[in-house]
Amino acid sequence: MTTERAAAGQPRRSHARSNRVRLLAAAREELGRDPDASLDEIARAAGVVRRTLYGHFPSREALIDALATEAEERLEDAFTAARRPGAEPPAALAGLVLASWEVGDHYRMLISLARRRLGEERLRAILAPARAEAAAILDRGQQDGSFGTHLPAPVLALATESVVLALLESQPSPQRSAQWSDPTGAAAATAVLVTAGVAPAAARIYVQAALRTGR
Amino acid sequence: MTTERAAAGQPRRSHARSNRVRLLAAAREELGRDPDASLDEIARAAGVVRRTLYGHFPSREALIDALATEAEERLEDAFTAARRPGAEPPAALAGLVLASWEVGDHYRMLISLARRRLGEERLRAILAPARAEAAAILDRGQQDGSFGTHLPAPVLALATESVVLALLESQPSPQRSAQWSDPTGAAAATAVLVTAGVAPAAARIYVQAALRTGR
DNA sequence: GAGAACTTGCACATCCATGTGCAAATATAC
DNA sequence: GTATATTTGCACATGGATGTGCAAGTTCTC
Repeated sequence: MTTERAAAGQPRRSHARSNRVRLLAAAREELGRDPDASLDEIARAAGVVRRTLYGHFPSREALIDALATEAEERLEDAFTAARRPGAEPPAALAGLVLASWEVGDHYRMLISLARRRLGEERLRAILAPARAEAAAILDRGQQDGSFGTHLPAPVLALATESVVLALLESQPSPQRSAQWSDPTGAAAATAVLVTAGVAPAAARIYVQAALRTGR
Repeated sequence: MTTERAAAGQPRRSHARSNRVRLLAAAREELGRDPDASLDEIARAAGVVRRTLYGHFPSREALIDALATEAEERLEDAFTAARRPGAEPPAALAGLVLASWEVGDHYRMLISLARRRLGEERLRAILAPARAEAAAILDRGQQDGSFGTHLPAPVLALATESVVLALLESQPSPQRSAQWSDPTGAAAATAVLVTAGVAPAAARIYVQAALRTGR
């Protein structure tokens, strides 16, 4: 505590570094369970005293911000890895969903946090590029006839995003027992294509192809 | 305050009755803006002092509960009015969405409240009949071939519900300026049918028909 | 193994929301 | 018009969460 170097991104001692990671993980976990979880609960879940948390993150807001930054980076990584410039719109959209699935699952609690006062725009900013990219693909697909025009492209992007989020939230977790599960995101991707107006049978084929290309 | 009759459902003086209504309306409004809005903010928004709110609702929980009860009744009313036992599944589903649209718009803030500790199951209980009814229709439609089988019926119900909710939230409100609007819910109903696997063109026709039947 | 980084365990101050009590003022129903 | 339901404006108690200070451990790093 005397030398508050820990507040920066990189603590020097290894144990401190791992504590920082565990705090962030615990924050994801606890805030996912309850968006109003106290810092005490989070610290405790990380196997650390509350006072220690303040050594790493000066405030609750700073903690959440660090979480958001983490999610931002992962999402960006996943996207650039999945980007296929020349692909047909349905294939591109399927790839996008598949790529987002894992990281989205990891950080889904941020969505409920986003409804809060603090960080609303911040979180919106994180999702914005994703939605923009989806909207662009959807727009392209509406023009070449592969998607339906029952909704304007930006609204359609909203709808598909919500489907992904809803299916994410229905996934089994430590708290919620499993009714069904979709580890690869294939079902989610199919559902998104269908929502965009692709016939279910065709959608399934696109997703299968994207799955093969992906890994 | 001496005679706490106001805590019951029906205050005796007319002014008190209208205050109760205004408190509930303000609660909808303020909690929609911020799920953590304090009772003070709500009372103030209703043009009343905090102490008065306690005359009508003994606790924050009681207030939210009253709100939930209100929503429950309206939703139930809308549903029974829209129920068409013999209808084809797509027509039935379209009717369901159309019927839910208005009341859903009115009480959409309850959704974010539902993510909270208090009232989670309560709100889930309110939505449950709606989702169950949708799931039944979806199941029926999957069996007669009018819907896709890309997702199991209960999961599909989840997906369609999320689409409705997302489109609801994208509607213009006092806080959010309009990008598009769907006053009748026709676009939402169409989107739901498409999500269920109906081709966009066919979906539009079903919704038009349902709209005509509805009113 | 010595010094620094980090953790711990208190204690403490602060802020904010909730819920209650009471006396005085107001408005309504009859 | 008068009894009374209701509102108001305090004041106060409580509880919980946040954030800080400090002294004494631990443990990593070099």
